Amino acid sequence: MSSPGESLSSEGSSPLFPSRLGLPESPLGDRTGAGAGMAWEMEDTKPCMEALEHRGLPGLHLSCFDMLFTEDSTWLVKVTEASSGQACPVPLPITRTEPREEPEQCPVIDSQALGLSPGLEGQEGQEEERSLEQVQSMVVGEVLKDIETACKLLNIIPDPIEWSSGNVQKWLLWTEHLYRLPQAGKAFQELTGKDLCAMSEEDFRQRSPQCGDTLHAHLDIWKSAAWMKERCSVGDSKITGGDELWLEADSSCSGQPIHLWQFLRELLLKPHNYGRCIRWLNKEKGIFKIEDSAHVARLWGLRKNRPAMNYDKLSRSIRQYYKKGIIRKPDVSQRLVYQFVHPV
DNA sequence: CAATAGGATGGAT
DNA sequence: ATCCATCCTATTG
Repeated sequence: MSSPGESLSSEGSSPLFPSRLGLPESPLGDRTGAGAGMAWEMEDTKPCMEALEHRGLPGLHLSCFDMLFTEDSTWLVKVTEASSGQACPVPLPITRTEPREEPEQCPVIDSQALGLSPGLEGQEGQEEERSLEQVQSMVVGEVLKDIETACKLLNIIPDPIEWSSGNVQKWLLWTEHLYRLPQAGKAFQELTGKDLCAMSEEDFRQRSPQCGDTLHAHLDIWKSAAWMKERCSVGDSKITGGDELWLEADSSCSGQPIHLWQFLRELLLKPHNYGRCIRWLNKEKGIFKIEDSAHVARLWGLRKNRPAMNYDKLSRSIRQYYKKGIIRKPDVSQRLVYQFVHPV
């Protein structure tokens, strides 16, 4: 009942996402610098890494740091080819983008990593070829998986060409947020996905000299993924590796606004992507811990288009679940630890 | 100081 | 009416 001008501070001023989305809360240093303390998110990638090392791929080097330190997005794997000119025949429009200032901050799929259905030229059956394929499909799988994750989070569809201008903005904010790019959303206002897809790298750079090339490269990845998806579904129904993930990817388009508890479940289902900020302590009992409250709140804000979201507000919403019997505090109450009343 | 608990209010659906 | 988002006060470790 008090005055309507209560909260000039937090919201009233910014109609769109404010310019502080990926800013101060989580210091970049703790991610780029520290080489330890990534225990749980290793789970998914570790086997792959081991496999690679066992085979001792001569020409391929997978930079696991690029993979593991990119926060929510583990899909930006840098694959460098050091060996002979045995280029693999991949017709993808993936462009190479050199990281400018912070090599480890700007992970991009480098080289022909996204190749699917390699020509298999020469049935040499070389071990090397085989490993190359494995790596490629692994990378493709990661890319698809994480695009799917982003789509669910942002509630957009994977194919950029179908995006509305609102979708484009979401994608831009998301990408900027993930890679700590300078804000460039304004430069692409009113553009639809179709417009965006029609733009050259040069066009991108013109609109955003700072990060246009990076954004263009990322869009290329999305375009390629959509192209692959279509190609796979149109052609024979051969399903490989990561493609299965696409087939079950359409569950999010149900229209109903997502509930907070559902959202938390989604994050918990993807420890590979979000294990750093939220994880199970006891999956059977539904006990989970929010490891990075600010980060989880930011993700929730992204999902709901509430740029001013923070943990204070998010936790208030969680507390509303106490009465409803959806979430509660575990028997031994711990900081940032909650429990689903009805574990799956 | 950050987390926790819960009341009040207003907005969206 | 439900589900938050926001704001706030008080308490706690």
